[in-house]
Amino acid sequence: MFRSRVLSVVRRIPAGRVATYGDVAATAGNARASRAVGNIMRDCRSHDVPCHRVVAAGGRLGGYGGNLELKRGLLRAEGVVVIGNAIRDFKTRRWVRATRTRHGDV
DNA sequence: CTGCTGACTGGTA
DNA sequence: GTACCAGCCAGCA
Repeated sequence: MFRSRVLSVVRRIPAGRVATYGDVAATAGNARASRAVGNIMRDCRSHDVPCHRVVAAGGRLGGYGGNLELKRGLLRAEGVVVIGNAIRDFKTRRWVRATRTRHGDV
């Protein structure tokens, strides 16, 4: 199920790092399912999945069920510099699947 | 099966 | 920079 796969991907996002819905969708199997991913995230209230580490493209926070400030706080707490509704150095903060990166992703 | 929804994305104005 | 539009996808009624 796409949903389970998405949750797995999000779960693999290391703290202090963020991934876009598109990246998650791509890792899940469909790079175009970014929208569906967001839809799934909406239903993901489990703390097993750091949905707050999932952001929109361009480094924008995206949304968080209305508690966007909470998402911002969590990200900042993990070391992510958030400015307004965007992430500072997003390109360097962006996490991309570490399926085969046993070198340690920076 | 058809239609609607939405934490998306990229493009255009 | 912001605002609007069209495309694309999974989930649900």
